[in-house]
This record gives sequence, C-alpha cells and structure tokens, in this order.
Amino acid sequence: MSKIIVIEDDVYLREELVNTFMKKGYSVSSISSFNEPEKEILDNNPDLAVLDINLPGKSGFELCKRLKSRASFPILVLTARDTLSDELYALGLGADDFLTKPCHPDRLIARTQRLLRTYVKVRNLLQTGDLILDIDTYKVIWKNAHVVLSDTEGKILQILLERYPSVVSKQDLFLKLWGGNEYVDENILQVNMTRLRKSLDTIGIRNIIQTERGRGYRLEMSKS
Amino acid sequence: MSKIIVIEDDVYLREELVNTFMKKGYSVSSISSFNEPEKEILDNNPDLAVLDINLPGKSGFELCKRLKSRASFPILVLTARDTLSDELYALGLGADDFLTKPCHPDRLIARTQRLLRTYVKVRNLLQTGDLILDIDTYKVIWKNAHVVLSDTEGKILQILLERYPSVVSKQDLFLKLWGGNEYVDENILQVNMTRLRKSLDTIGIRNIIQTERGRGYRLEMSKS
DNA sequence: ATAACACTTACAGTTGTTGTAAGGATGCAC
DNA sequence: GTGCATCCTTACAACAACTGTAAGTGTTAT
Repeated sequence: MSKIIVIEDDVYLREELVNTFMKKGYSVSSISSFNEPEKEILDNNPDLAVLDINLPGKSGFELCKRLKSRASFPILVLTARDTLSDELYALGLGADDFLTKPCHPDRLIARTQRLLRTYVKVRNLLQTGDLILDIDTYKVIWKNAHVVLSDTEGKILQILLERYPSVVSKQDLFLKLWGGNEYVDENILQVNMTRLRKSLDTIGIRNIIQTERGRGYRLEMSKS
Repeated sequence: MSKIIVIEDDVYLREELVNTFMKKGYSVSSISSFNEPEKEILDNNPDLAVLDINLPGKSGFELCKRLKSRASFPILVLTARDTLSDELYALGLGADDFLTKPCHPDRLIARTQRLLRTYVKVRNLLQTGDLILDIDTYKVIWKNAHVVLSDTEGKILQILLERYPSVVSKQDLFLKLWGGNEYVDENILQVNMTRLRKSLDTIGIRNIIQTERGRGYRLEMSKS
C-alpha cells in the first residue's frame, strides 16, 4: 500500500491525520523533529506528503518549494487559515492540493486517492522548468513536443537535471557513465554531448546545455 | 496556449467562466447544445474541461465518467450545491478537481494551471484499470513496476487498449500493424503475441491478453 | 600566435529488434 | 479419442539503431 508522510507540528492533529490514513490501510509515518525536515522526508521516500503550512522554524511554504524541486511525489497542503492568498501561493509553489483544517476525513482520503492515482503516472519523471524527462525511457517532453533519447544521451541529461543548476564536471560524468575516466577515450563525452544537443534541437530545445570551459557542463533554463 | 472547454448550461455563468479564462490568454470554447456533449467535447480535443455537474438531460456525473474513460485531459468539476457527497462522487469518477460556485476567478485559474501543469506529463498515456501505457515509448506501468516494450509489441497493446473491452480481430491487427494481411506471414502476429505476453509477464502481468478462438484477441482486466 | 580545450563528422563493432521457419500444443467437431 | 484447424513457442538470420573510435576542425584564453 502507498506510503504517506505527515508533516504537522500539533501533536493532536498529527495523530488524527495518522489515524485517518491508517484506518484506510496506508502506511503512514510522520515527522517528529523539525531540524532537518527536508532530509527526513526525502529519506522516507514517501508516495505522498501531507504538509501543514504553519510550521515552527522555516516556513512550510519554503519546505514545499524545496521538496517539489527535488522529488516527484505529490504534496497536499493543509492550513488552519482559510485565506485565498495562502492557497494561491501554495499552488504556485507546486503544491498539488490545498485543504483547510478542520477537514472531513472522507474529503482528505478522496483527495489523497486522487493524487496517488496520478502519481503512478508521473513517478520517475524529472522536471525542471518546462523540461520533463522520463528516466525509464529517456523521453523528453517540452511544450507539447517530445523526443526519445538514446541511453547514453538520456543518462547525461538525467545527471545534468539532477544537479541543476550546478555545473557538473566532466570527471563526474565519466564516473557515472563509464565508471571512471581511465580507460575511455576522453572524446566520447563530447561526441555524446553533440548527439544530445542535436536530439534536443529536433523539438526546439536550444542552448540548454552550457559548456563551462575547463569546469564541465550545466543546464540553463530559458525564462520563456 | 492551452485549450479549455467549458460545459455549463447557465448562459450567464458560462460567459463569466469563458471571460475569466480568456483574460488569462487561454483558448476557450464552450458547449452550446447538450444533445451530444460527449462527442462535441472530444471533437474539440481540449487540454482541460470545466464541467458543471448540474446539466440538463443526462447527468454531469455520467458525462464525467464517460469522458474520463475515453480521454486523458483533466476535468475540473463545478457545482452550485456544496455537498461533500457530490465531491466524493465526482472525485471517485475520476474528476481531477472539484470547486463550488461561486468561485473566485483567481482560485479557478490557480487550480486550472495546476491541472494543466500535470497534464503535460500524462498526455499520451493510456490507462485501463491498473495498466498504463505510454504510447510514445511503449513503457507499461503496472503497480509500481514497469517495462519498456518494443515497437511492435507496444502497438499491439495500444490497439487492444483502445478497443477495450472489445475483441479485436486478427485482420484488424494486421491492418493496423502491417497494412493488410496479404503479403505477410500469418504467423508473425502470433509470434509477437508471445513476445508481448512474455514482456508483460516480467512485471507480473499475467493472463491479460485473452485469445478468442477464431475471433481475435481481447484484454481482460483482473479485478484486484 | 599558440596551446589547450571543445566540437563535429564518419565509420565500424555491437546490440537489439524484426520477420521467417519449423515444430509443438491446444481446442473443437465428429 | 481421432483428426483437423487454430494457436503457441523457440531458434535463427537479416536489418536497424546505438555506441565508441578515430581523425580533423573550430574556439577560447593568455
């Protein structure tokens, strides 16, 4: 059954949420300390997160945003304040649904089920900006267009996406692609870079891979 | 820009909705007659549908369900009655979001944007029961497992899915796969059926392709 | 101007996919 | 249960796609 993580500081509400999901047969865990919530959540590798926005310390909004940039599971945001601006802000940050407390358990479950239904389809998709990469098939989606990359090209793009917006050194790429750079022609990376750029070009993606001379490669998302 | 279709019988409300979306730059159309709403909507090939549940004639719930089984665009359900049971029912039928009228335009837009954001990722996915097929790459997803089919295998599964739950004749398969059955060995279809079954078997999908002796093949979804 | 670094094109080995062939299994009619 | 029609399975070779190698061209910093 699906794994849900509850991020809520109020003990009473937290237990209530956990119980609601447990009764439906979900595997539930929750955050106890709020020192490193992001790490704790990611380590848990959940299928869905229920996130209270009004957290101690760093804002829940910030947490939502950071999680969204690093994982593909859906986030259901809860709040006690029933304000439209909170909802708009949360949805804008990438939250997948927004409910106000108190919330009827049936509604919570129904919304959760809906999110999980969709999650099966988008799992293993990396997204940064408008660019989406299916890491199972290396299908790239970009503004209603798509192209399927070959294995090597796809792996390169995956690594660049996972490290975005950092620069990835050639050595790192060699390590991940060929397990070191001792016995492989150094040129092979450049060849595959050319191929990748050409493949992306066929659906109109241009100048996304920037060469940082002497340091490696880096993705550059155009702000269109 | 994305294409949105509005299905609402009240003229005044319809215009309001259309305007809200137009102002944001969406391409909007709406249903005028309610004789054949399903056909009209599908012909329009929208990226999202906004559906009033309280329609004349056939219930909006029924329409929602039928659309969901035949298309992959998201459906945002609107209603005047603020009852939990309507919401649960709509979400259960596959609706992607549920809002009560009157609804603040900003909220409507935010929810719409969220749905469209996800839609980019799930476009070109066929789903029947627990089985999901990406028709671009022929990746099959089934209960947290996945496998990538070869071209021919994928095309066969796609055809069977599109015709589900009907039986597809061998002749139809030949037509779609090889453009007729004159110059091709009749055996090739059986060979590829074996291959497809074997591929699906690797992720635990068994007995999904039923042979209808003398008539063709048919998908059978297990009720698990 | 030069050397280091990056890019591009062409080619051949390898891998995966596809259709062909041949034989085996299964179901139906009598 | 015998025989025939239908369907299934395995092995193989032709073909296409992908990958790494080689060689030469372009670009940048000093």
